[in-house]
Amino acid sequence: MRADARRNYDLILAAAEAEIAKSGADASLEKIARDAGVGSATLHRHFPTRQSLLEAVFHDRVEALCAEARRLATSADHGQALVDWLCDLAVHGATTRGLAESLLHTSADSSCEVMLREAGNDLMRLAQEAGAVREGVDVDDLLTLVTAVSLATRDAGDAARLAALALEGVRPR
Amino acid sequence: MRADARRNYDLILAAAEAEIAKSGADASLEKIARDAGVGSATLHRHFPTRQSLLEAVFHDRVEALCAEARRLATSADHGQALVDWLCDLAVHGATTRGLAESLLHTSADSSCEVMLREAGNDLMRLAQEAGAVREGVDVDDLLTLVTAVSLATRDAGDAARLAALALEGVRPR
DNA sequence: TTGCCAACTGGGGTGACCCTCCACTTATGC
DNA sequence: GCATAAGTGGAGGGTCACCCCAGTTGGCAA
Repeated sequence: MRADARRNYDLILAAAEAEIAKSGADASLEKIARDAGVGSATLHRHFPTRQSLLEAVFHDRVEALCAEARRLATSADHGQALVDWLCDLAVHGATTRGLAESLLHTSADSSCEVMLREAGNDLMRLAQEAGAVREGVDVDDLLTLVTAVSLATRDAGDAARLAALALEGVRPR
Repeated sequence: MRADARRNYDLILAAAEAEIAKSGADASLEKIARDAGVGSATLHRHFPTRQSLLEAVFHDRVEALCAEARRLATSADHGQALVDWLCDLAVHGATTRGLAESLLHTSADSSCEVMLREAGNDLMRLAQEAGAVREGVDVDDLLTLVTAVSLATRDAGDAARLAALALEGVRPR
């Protein structure tokens, strides 16, 4: 990648971060390009789809969430770790504008999706081995549920409360 | 209302129903006007906001859901009635394109929102009297949760399964 | 039946958006 | 330095929501 291309890529990403934080996942791509000081064609070459831009913007945050999952995996109560991580995910999704929408409209080959599913899977396996998860519940169900809660709330407190309520059914009777 | 205005109103509503069923809540208002055979200004006069058009389109369906709530209120197990109705709501929201989005972005004075909250409240009160609802759970939480599940699923089976899972926490320990 | 007028209409304008093409510029390897 | 491939952005086409306003028409009163 040429140095000027790299510079523009970074400028676009920074502008996108600011604009998406302000206006959410359907922020204007033209405004992002304008703020970055590049033409809209340049934005579209670096990020052919809106989704690809969203992925790039949220990549760091998703990585941090995965790191948190690895940290929680070392805790004693694996059932609690799974629920805690999912609640954390709900809160981040609700308060980080655009993140939840981005995760909802994601496709199976998206890197964010893959990273989160793997992190979730690891915690899930541990929790299942500890007998802390009901039969018939899989990790996709839980991620969908948590994404759903994120979508429907804007407030961290609401997200945490609703996620905890929704995840009550995870534990066996 | 003049006869021609009434006729146009009905034409727009019919076109909107078809188009929203095909393209969801963010269907093109211009296409709806075109299909209805009226100018876009006429559509905007009858329905000043997208939300007002969505409300009109989904009014009948919401009314049917409220009727279902009244029917369920006469059943023996009030706790089960509440959960059944909420699952039903989740399935309708997931399978009726645009309904869930419409309910999410609703304001407090929307007629659909008011109708559903009242219906939910009635079932909730009965369930609470029967001791079938955990402390600290209110009807808004449940409606938000169910709307969230609707948003995140497209398939009736998925919606029902996730709603049932999410509502597991409603019952007292 | 006729004529009036308020209610109603829709074409067209404005500004915003997404996305693509293509003539131009520039960084980089030789 | 220079050739050239990589990179650029302005302009333009198509779509959209929304609004203005000159023209039309339904319904009522005389």
